[in-house]
Amino acid sequence: MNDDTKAAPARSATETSDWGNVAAGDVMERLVSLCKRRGFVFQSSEIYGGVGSTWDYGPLGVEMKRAIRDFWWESMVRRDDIEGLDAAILMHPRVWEASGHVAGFTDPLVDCRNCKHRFRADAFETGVERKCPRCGSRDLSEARQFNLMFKTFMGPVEEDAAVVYLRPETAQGIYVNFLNVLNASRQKIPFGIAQIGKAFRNEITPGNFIFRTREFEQMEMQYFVKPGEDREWLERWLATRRRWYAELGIREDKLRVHEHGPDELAHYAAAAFDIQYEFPFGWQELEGVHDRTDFDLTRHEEYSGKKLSYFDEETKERYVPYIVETSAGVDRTLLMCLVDGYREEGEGKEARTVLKLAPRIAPMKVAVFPLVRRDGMPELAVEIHRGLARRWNAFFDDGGSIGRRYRRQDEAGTPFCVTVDGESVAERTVTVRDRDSMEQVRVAVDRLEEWLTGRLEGRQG
RNA sequence: GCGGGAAUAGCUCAGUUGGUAGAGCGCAACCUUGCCAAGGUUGAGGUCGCGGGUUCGAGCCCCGUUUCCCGCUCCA
Repeated sequence: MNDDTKAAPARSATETSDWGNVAAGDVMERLVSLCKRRGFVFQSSEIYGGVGSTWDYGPLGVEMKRAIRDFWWESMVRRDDIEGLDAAILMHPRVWEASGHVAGFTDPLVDCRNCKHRFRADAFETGVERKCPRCGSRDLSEARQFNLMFKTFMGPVEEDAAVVYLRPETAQGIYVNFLNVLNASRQKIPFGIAQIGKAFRNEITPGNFIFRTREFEQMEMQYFVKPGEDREWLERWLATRRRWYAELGIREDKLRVHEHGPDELAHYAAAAFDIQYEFPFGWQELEGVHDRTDFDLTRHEEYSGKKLSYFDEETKERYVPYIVETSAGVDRTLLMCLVDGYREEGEGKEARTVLKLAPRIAPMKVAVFPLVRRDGMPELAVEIHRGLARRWNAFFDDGGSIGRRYRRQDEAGTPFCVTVDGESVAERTVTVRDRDSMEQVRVAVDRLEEWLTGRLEGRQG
C-alpha cells in the first residue's frame, strides 16, 4: 500500500457527491445492483450460490467490453510499429520458471512480520534457527503454500499427465514469440507486440466487484527498444496511455500517475509507473507502464537455450532488446467507465439514474421510440430503427410513457434517443434527445444517420 | 488467511412467542397516454443461499458450508 492511496473524501448522504445525489460509500452497491438489473454483469454460477470473485458479462456488459477492447486495439495496433498477437493460455511449464512465477510457488513460504521479507521455509527443516534471514526477527508467519497460479493437467490420464498452468499474465506469450513476430513482420527495433487475453491468478484477496478477480482480461503491449533508450520510451508510452483515458472521457481529476519507489519495484522492473483512478474505494491501479529491461528475454534465453537477441543492420550491433510494457486490465477499465459515468440526478419525479458513458463504449448507441402507438408512428419508428440497427446497436422501445423510456435508456448509458411523432409521419423529421444535456433537436429522417455519425464520432475526438 | 456483519420475488425490504410467505418498485400483456419515471386492468416470478439437526411443524432455533460486504492481513 503506497502513500498515495487514500479513501475518497467522506460526504454525508444529503450532500452532493461526485456521483450526484448518492454518497460515495453507496456508489458501488448501487452500481452492482444496476449492473445485474440491466444486464451488464452477473455473478458467475449464481444459481449454485456463486463462485468466488468471478463474474459473467451480460448483454450490455459484453457490448461495452468489446467496445473497450476494440478502442484499445485500434489505438495500439493500427500503428506501423505495433503487431498483434493472440498466444495460447496454456504454455510450456518452463516458461513460468523463466519468468520467475514458479519460484516460491512449489515451496512453502514464510513471511517476516517485521521487515515484510518473504522467503523459503525448507531451511528450517534442516535445523536452521527459525528467524528471518534478512532482519533476524523471530516474528514469522506460518509456512504457507502459495498457489497463485492455477494448475491443471495436460493429457487425459491425470497421474501421467504433465502439470501445466493457466497463464498468470499474458506478457510471456509475447516474449516467447518475439523472434517469430520479428521475422514474420519484418519489423525493426523499436517495435511492439500487442495482445488482449485472459489471465488467471489465485488472488489472496479478490474483491471490489470486477476490480480484482481470479479470472481477468489484460490488454498488453510490449515494446522492444535499444538498451539505453528505454527510459525515453517509458515516458513516451506513459503519455500516450494517459491520452487514451482522456479519450475515453474519464474525468481528469480522477486520474493520476504513481511512480514506484525502489522498494515497490517488481523483480523484473527497473522503473515503473501506475496509472491510477480514484474509485469510491480509493486510488487503484488501472494500468502499469514498466521498464522491464532485458530481464525477460535474457531469462528465456537462459531457460530455452535459444538466442533472443537482435542484430541492428545499421549499427552492426547485436543486443538483447529492453522491453517497455503497457499492461492494462479490461475488467477494471470497464468498471472505471461505469463508476466514472454513474450519476443519480434530480429529486422526486425528476430523479434519474444515468450512466454518462462515452458514446464509443456505450453498449447501445441509439434508441428509437414511437411517441404513441397510433397514426403510423410505430411503423415509421420500426423503419427508422431497422435502418439504424444495420450500423449500430440500436434499441426499439414502445412500452410505457415516453419519459419512462428515456429513463430506461439513461440507465443503460445510451447517448441518443429518437422519438417519432405525428409530424414525423407527415414531414419525415424526428426528435433526437441527448442523454447528457437532455436537449432535444429536430432532425430530418433522411439525414438522421449522417447526423448521428457526426455526433457519435464528433464526441469521441 | 483472521475477526465482524449479511443472505427472503429482478431490485429494496417486511415477516410477531416457531404454525406452509408479503409490500413497494421493476418486468410482461392490454387499455390509456402528444416529449422526461402519469393512470387503469390482468399476469408472471420465491422449494426463504446450500446441507444437516431439533420439533407434530422451521424463513424464524442449533451446527456446518457457500457467497457478498466491512475491518485487519496479503498483494509476482
